[in-house]
Amino acid sequence: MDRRFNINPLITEQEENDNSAQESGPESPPSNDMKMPSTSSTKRSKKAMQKRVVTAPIKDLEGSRLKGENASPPSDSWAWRKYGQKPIKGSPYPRGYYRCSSSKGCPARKQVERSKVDPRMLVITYSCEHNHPSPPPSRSNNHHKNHHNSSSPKHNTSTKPEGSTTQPDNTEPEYEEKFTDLGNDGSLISTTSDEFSWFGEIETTSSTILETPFFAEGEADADMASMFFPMGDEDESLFADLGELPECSSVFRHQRSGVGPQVQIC
DNA sequence: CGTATTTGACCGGCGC
DNA sequence: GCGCCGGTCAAATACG
Repeated sequence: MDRRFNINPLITEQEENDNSAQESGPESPPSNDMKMPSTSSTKRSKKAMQKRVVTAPIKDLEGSRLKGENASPPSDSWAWRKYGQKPIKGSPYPRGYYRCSSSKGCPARKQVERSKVDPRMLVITYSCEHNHPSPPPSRSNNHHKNHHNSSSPKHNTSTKPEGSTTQPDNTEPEYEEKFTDLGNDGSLISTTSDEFSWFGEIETTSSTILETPFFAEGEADADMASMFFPMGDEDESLFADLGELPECSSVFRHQRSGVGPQVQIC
């Protein structure tokens, strides 16, 4: 059960390299540790920070801890620890702040919030890159996760890597491989891949997927596109921010229509 | 017992 | 200069 790249297929991955030029991606992390907060954190967060926005269809996995407003982000290969949650002005849903717990000094962070356009959609914003190459099975995360895997109700809520590899942020060959595979088969839905294993969970938990054309069978590509790229106010803003998504943007598309899952990673 | 999650408070940046 | 908003930390609580 490794969850490799858990980015949902229908994900809209975008990279926001605001000032990527100034800092070298992974170096931007200030991460002195995690103390000295506002000072460095705020600065970098607003200024130089590269972000990747990913939208994933999810339903609030009614984890035990979830209060109903919390949406459980699709687990990626990394271990994330929630360190905060805040209601966002334009959104009826709160935004969760996660920090990579796979590695001690990993500056990687991600924000998870529900799309106001589509409450079933989760908008995940990745910031910073991981310091470590791959999610090490160390740290407490794995410790816990390994045991329960997807059995733990409470932990399901958070993104846990059950021993996986691949980082959502980074360019891992595996991504391509995986997606490519899916594309070849054309059975994105049947994805037996680990990275999509969470789909099954969702399916079992909710019918979100079924509702999505994407999972339905992939007949309405255009439709799907609309769903995945609704371009709602929020999305628009997001994209607007991104401006003209450079080449760094990754977009997943349905392959049935011939487009095939496209993953562009920088 | 240890670790993760939750919630409130604090800090800094930005806009008006 | 003031107010608002977003982001992060820290303490407390819950769960495994």
